[in-house]
Amino acid sequence: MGKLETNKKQKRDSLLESAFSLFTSKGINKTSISEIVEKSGVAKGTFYLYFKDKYDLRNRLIAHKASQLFYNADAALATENINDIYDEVIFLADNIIDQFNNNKSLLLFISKNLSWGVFKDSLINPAFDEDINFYDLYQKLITRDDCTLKDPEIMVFMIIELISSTCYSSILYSEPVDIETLKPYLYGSIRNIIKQHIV
Amino acid sequence: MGKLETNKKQKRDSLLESAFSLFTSKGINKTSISEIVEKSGVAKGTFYLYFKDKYDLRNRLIAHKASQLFYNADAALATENINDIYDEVIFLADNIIDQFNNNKSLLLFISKNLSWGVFKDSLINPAFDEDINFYDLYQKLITRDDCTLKDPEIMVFMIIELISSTCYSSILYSEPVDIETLKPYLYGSIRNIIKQHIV
Amino acid sequence: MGKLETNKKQKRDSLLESAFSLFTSKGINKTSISEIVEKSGVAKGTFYLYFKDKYDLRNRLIAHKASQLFYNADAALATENINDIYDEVIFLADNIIDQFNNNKSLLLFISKNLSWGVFKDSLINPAFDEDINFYDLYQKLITRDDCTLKDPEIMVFMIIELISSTCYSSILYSEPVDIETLKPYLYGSIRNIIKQHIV
Amino acid sequence: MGKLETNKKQKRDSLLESAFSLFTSKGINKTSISEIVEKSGVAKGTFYLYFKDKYDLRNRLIAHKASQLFYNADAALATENINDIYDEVIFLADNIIDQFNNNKSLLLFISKNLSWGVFKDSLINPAFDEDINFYDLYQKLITRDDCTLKDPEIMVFMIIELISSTCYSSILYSEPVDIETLKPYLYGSIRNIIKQHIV
DNA sequence: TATGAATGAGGGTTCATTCAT
DNA sequence: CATGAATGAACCCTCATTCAT
Repeated sequence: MGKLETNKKQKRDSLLESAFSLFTSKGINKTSISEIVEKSGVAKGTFYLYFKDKYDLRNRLIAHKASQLFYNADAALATENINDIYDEVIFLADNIIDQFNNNKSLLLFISKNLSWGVFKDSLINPAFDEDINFYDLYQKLITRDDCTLKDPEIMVFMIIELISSTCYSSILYSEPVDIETLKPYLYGSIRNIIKQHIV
Repeated sequence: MGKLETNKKQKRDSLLESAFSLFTSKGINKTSISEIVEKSGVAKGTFYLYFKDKYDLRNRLIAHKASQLFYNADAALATENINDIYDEVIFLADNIIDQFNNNKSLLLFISKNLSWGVFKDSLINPAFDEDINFYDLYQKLITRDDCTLKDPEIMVFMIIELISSTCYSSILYSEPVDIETLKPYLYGSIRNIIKQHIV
Repeated sequence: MGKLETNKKQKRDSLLESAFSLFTSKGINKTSISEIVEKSGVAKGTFYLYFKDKYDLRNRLIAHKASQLFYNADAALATENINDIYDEVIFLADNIIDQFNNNKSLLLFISKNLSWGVFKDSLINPAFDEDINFYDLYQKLITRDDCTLKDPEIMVFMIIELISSTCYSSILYSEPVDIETLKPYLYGSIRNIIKQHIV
Repeated sequence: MGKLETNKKQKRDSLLESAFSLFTSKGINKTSISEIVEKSGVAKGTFYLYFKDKYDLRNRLIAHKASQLFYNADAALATENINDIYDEVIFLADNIIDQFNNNKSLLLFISKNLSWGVFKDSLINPAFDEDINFYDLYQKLITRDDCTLKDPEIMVFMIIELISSTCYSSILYSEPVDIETLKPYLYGSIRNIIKQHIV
């Protein structure tokens, strides 16, 4: 990679990180482009060389962060020797919940912005070259030797929505209970959801 | 109620309905107070006689609309002769989903804004005098003769989050499937969640 | 007229005059709204209470200034005892040329912006309440007792275009000759144009 | 001409043609240098190797296009056997009007920008090496064997201003009438203008 | 109470110009 | 000669809020 291209990537990443920091601390709508570029140390016009507007940046950021989230969970799963679908899903869920717990601004950002449509898009169409195509991971999870899944997409959909919506309240505000208290019930529900889809 | 007070209530309600219409059609952030007052046919200064700012109006609106939602569901339940907790919850869920299905802008508005914290607040502290205190309904639901519930608040929490997050995608975008296809799985999951909490 | 309305008219007129001054001294495109409001001593937002944008202001200004121009010429004609069409038209032309000669920024502004379409519009649809509808003047000029005119609109069109385009160069830059030198030829041409249209 | 110089000329001509196309379709002020270079397929910095700024380009373009206009008309006249000054001028006028009629963006561009001062400059000082010095054509036209002209420059001035201002409205907007309807009157007026200058 | 003209800070965006490559 | 990423001043316009009526 040439010097110029490295420089460009640095600028873009700097804008992304500055924006993420501001979006999570004061919200997207209250964050101005002036603030983003100031925090990044680039000129205002430079912003428009990399992003169409604030919402373009946000969409790319969601996809980017969601991509990282699943990449980390999948990488951790690969180091374990788990083959049972229940244990696999719970492992991934637990890993992702831990990531959220350790990075509350990430949770704040993802929960408020990630819809199922955006999720599918971001996993299949990487936001940046360095992001990974997650279609394979998804296929591997639902195409199984040990059992046959009925409507696997509905299953994944329900699990993801349940996790992201309950974690938001539980991790960020301990409402109605903190995440450790919630986990047994949450994982119980997840196991029940999976059970519904095994033929 | 005197003529003057009726007039005041009309103005306030007009502002609420205009705002709801604009919020759901173009989003809160893109809706200006100018537009709200213009649609309401009142002067700009009048807005500030009733609400502190746009977000004050929004919060009252969420509580108001959520209150109506549960009021309708509870009223419908009262006409039925159901005593089993599973059937009661499913009946309420189904009624609320139908209300969402018939009023997509309500769904759009509630889902994007209703968190567990706001939910509890809005049911217990009515936004307006005419709204009903739902604490009693809630107590009636979880304090039962026929069974004992363990951690009932967690149960209600999980059910509400699961419904509101899955309905958003399914009803508004038919993603990953339309609501009728989703219902059997959703209601199955709700029954399993309840089962976890019955001692 | 109430105090408030007087105040509003003052603000609008102030903006018009400030804009006219700036438009004629440095051109419309190089004049910013910031400059106009600064010169007027009103706030930036106030501009948008009276005009849609800079070009809306310009169009109203053209119509307004053209209206004044013809109003003056017609008023002067009324004090004379002229009935011959040749003498009438030459009198009006001469009066208008004198106005241009005494107010070069008016000439600069009108010539660069007044097309036949705008002319007709501005005379028939006044820009402001106080402007006069000139349709009657126009009718009076072309509907005559003493002669019948063939295609009178073409005649007026050619005379106006000839005057406005030649005056621009002659009065402002004395190119190819100054206006006094040009006048005999110009009026000769105007008389010839009229002659063509008399049946 | 070396290969390098040919390449340079191609770049410059490409910029000129792109600019002309953009100027006539969306106006000079709304056309940015970015758009010109993008349409030309050259880099932004390259623009400044050929022109000082947008207005430098425009001025050269006016002179260039006006030069072509008169060159074409004169070339056509040379193929005819006309010696009478009336017929010569009308022939040139008619040819130029036809060029305008067939190339409305040319008319739009020339009319809005061509003043008598620019006209004289552009005919006498060619914008580009390949443009022709029209001083000779002008001299040939006004220095005649068959008659003596009084103030020939005023004559040419009035004719050119009359044609360019009336054609603008008539050809582009058919206001007040289309060009074919206007022609008899226009040519009649031109003949009368000439007649005034013949001693 | 109710009005709506006025405010002016601050938003997003554009763009001519530069200069290291 | 040619490039195009970077700049940052300056643009237009919006809008929540105030206050004299």
